[in-house]
Amino acid sequence: MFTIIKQLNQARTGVLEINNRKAETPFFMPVATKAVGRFVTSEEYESSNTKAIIANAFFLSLSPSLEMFEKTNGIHNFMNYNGIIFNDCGGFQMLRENLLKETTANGILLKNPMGKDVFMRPEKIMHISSIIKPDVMMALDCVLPFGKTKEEYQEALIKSHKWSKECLKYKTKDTLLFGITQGGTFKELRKDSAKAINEMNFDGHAIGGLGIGEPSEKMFEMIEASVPFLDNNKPRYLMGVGKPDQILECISRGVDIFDSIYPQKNARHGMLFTFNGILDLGKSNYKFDFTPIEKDCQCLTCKKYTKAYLRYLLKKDDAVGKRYLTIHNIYFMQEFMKKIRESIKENTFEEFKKEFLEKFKKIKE
RNA sequence: GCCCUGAUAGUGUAGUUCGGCCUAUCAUGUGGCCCUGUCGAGGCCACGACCCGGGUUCGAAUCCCGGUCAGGGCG
Repeated sequence: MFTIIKQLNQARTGVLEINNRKAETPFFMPVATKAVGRFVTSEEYESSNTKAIIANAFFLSLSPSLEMFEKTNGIHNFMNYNGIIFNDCGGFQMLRENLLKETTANGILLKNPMGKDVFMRPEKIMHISSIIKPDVMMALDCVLPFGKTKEEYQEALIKSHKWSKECLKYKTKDTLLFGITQGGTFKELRKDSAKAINEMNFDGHAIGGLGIGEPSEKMFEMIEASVPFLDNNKPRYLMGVGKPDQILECISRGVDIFDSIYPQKNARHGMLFTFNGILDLGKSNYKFDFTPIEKDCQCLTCKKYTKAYLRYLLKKDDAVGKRYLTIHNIYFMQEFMKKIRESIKENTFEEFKKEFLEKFKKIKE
């Protein structure tokens, strides 16, 4: 299931294998909340070397119904994507003020933008999971925004741990179940949570509730407070983090898996990632720049289109432009992760990290 | 030559009827900041204009006169 191939200090590279699907770690998962990436197809995910994506149980359960997953025997066939599919539990939607109605001891009441409110509780999300049949299901957690008091995080932890334990009761054979640690921005709570979740014997461990507005340094501290208590032989997943510089820092602190909408959302808004820095395609000096976003990039976008054309599409606010820009950033992320894995294998991770961080700032010209 | 119509940021415009709520609207543009387990094809900030001259008035983008320019009509 999870095999570590090589470890350099805390950074490691390995393989996550489930249901005959494989992904080398560390890997980055683009998001496909509703069984589709915004503006990109399953095929484009596959052709950009994306070996894993993450969907969302809450949104998938809404409308029209779960029947389509029953009829196709699961999400892979339904969306015709054959990589690993994670399924998020809906806990993160607690952060959306317009979705959260209330939290009780037993679960979360979420507003359904299209109908009746939905009460997300462990048994329910596990039932949804048994129909969607992802490769990895995330246990239900209780997420609070950044900036709450220690007491509030503590209280949320009790719920998180209770719900996590309950999810384990409904675990199915073909789906791995990952538990999510919480604890806000308090080291002691992070440690308590990591210990508690680790003891429950999940297939993998996630660190949640980060990347929601706290300073990067705080995030790193929280990871350092959690990782020592999470079984070294199980995959560690930092939920929601997608800034390349943060990913590097977190890998060197022992994280294996990431997901985020960040590269996709930024792409749509004209911020393109390259190995020389972040390029802001909205700037007027690209108006007549008939070269690709990144010279040696092998993505569909860079092979076929120029900055001038893509900028034009961006300014037109055209969906086709958003699609091509998204494809580039996804491809970049996969290349980035590949280089990281290679550098760990070749003992050059620290050098790669240093060199990358020096270059990875906004391109000014 | 005469008559009519119009002139507001780089661009396109709102406001002009009936002067004051205009330190002038909106969009776009340009520049900056932001986006982290996606309800949302996004958010915030800055820059930037009343064609020129005179008059009436407490007060003019707005009314009057002259000029310039543009479009249309008549010779």
